[in-house]
Amino acid sequence: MKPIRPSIKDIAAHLNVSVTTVSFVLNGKGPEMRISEEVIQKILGYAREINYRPNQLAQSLRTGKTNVIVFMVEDISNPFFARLARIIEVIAYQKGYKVIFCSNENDDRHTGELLQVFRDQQVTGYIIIPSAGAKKQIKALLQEGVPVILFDRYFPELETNYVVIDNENATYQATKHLIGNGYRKIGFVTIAASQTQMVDRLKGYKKAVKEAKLRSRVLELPFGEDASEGEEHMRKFFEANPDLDAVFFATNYLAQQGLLVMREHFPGKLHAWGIMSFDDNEFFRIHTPSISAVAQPLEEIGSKLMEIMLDLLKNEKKALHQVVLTARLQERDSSQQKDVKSL
Amino acid sequence: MKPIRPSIKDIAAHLNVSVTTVSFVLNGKGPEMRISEEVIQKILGYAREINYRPNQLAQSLRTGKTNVIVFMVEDISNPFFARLARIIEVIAYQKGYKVIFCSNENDDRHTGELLQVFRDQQVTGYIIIPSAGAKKQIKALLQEGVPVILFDRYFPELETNYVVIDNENATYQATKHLIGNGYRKIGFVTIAASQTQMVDRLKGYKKAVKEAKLRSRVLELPFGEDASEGEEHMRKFFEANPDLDAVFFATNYLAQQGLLVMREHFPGKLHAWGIMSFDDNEFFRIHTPSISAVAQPLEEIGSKLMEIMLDLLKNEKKALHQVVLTARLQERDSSQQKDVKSL
DNA sequence: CCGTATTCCTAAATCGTTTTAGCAAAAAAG
DNA sequence: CTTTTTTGCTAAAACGATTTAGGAATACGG
Repeated sequence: MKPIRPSIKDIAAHLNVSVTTVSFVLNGKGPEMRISEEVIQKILGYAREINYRPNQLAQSLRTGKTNVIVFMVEDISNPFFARLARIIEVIAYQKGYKVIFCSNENDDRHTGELLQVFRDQQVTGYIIIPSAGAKKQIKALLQEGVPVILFDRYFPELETNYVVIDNENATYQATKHLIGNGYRKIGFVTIAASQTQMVDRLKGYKKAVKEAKLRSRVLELPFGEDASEGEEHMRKFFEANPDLDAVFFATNYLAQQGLLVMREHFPGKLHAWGIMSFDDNEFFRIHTPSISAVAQPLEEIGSKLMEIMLDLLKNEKKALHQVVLTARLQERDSSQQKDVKSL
Repeated sequence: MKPIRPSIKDIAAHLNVSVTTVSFVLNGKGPEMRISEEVIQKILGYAREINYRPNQLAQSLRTGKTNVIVFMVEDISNPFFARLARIIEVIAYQKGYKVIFCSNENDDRHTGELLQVFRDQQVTGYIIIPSAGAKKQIKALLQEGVPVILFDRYFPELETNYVVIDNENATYQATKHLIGNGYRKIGFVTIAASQTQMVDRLKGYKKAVKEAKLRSRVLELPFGEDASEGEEHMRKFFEANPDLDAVFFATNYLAQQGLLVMREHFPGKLHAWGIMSFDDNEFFRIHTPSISAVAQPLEEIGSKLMEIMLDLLKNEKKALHQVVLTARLQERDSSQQKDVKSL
């Protein structure tokens, strides 16, 4: 019925050589082990002929390496992560690695549980967006000597590899862009989190606002709220600050919620306000007005992550890679000249 | 340095029993194998004490079961698939399965390559959106006796498990909804594909249009076009059909492209036309006007898929599961009364 | 012609499980 | 008191690879 896959043993038997020899040859150690060219060719030829492919389970069991990379994000259905996942996937498969995606829901316990599972799996490498309190778990992982790369955010106190973007500068520039276009009362909607990326974004906003001698107006949503609660908070915030003329959302889902609130409760402001979001999104182009955004360089992040991962996997002695990429400001309708817009 | 994980052998040694006994007990076969209650408790107790967890590689090598489920879609970064992935992920992890996601780009060769890789991995089950010409590969997979579930579309000639939605009826109803609201010149934008879901959607539209004695106006984009080509085609189509008063996009990315085209080239029509999309999207709510859509029951699809998968995995003798779910029409601004809107 | 190198290859252990076949002791049956 | 059955457990093979340690045959040096 099901065609039994040939094993190294079958090759050995068929060619009257030992399993050892076959293994050496197939792993390219033929010359090193002084297997004669003749035998090498014989083995390679036959292996190709019967389309031999090693049983990776057996290999992994023996070597302890599974060639599985875990890609852990907050929520794989978030378009930002999903697109990144796609990029990672392509590179990984090319290089012969498999990727397991998973969502930690930005929850420490969940992160821990997942990591536990993967440790049992003897996963080869980890690319992780850590939840706020996952420092301990990450530390434990590091101590095992497995390749770990954090991204989007990191723990400054931990000596880890990471790939992040220059959040502070990006928000700073984007805020300046709003200011430069005539907006003066710029609100900043973020979530109360101590994670580097959020802290830095807030910093960038505050810096720009302060430099321009404007008042900072920040709404910090409690961490872990659901969408409707967030929307309610935003509604109140907008209501309590009727003089706002622009708003900066610190993440794409905040922008999503915010736009909905504006649409439903403040339809007039949708076109009057300057709007800026962190993380670009295909729909920001389509929206009317189209929404300006700080666009993270997804391709670059993805390929950098994999480049580092491959390096860590290849080299026994592991270098420390800490990469900060710069984001690009995607200007669209919503952040253009205030005067023009309010016409 | 790294704490060696305890194996079944360690347990055996420590308790002065054989590996066999330990294995039996840990697999719940203690009673069946007449291991005394005393020994059973001793083993279970000690296993818990040292937090023993089996090496899954070894287990898989021995049993041939990897507990890995492949979830193959066109493009994991498509929000529809990404959200589904999230749902599948949750259920699978709960049940002790791992999920590998991958994108076949709706390309047969790519599908084949991926399946090849996974076959080598001895993946336990497959949930697949098959590319158009993947019938052969799917057939091969079926013949191996591995659990396979298709979804979103299927091959009628193949005796497979599948979960799909009633595409024809959904489009039919949605088109009728547009007609009921006063639209008479309804365009249908789809891609030229022979895959069941697209064929059925077109059928539903045609049926509704015919019943209402309206003219059918269909734009079939060539398969495999990129976004900008598609947009160009749509622009021409809209231009060539200036009398259109509504448009139905057969997938979410077509709607996305179409909205962009309308926004850039026919801004007036954005509010005048009736607009309907297949596959709902968070942003359709936010868009102005908000976009009506046929919403696929994601939760239901996801849990149905996993329910079937778990059944296939559990029962040796496999039943055939062919499930057709119904989609829900999400009415929004863009499909409301024509008269009201054109005010 | 003996000892040492070199060449080419292999036996066997190992990774951590599962599972088949069976053994020794105790209990039951005769 | 023997035979059979049952109880309670285990030895060892297997899954399919990698890797260590070493062996036989030939070549070489003196």
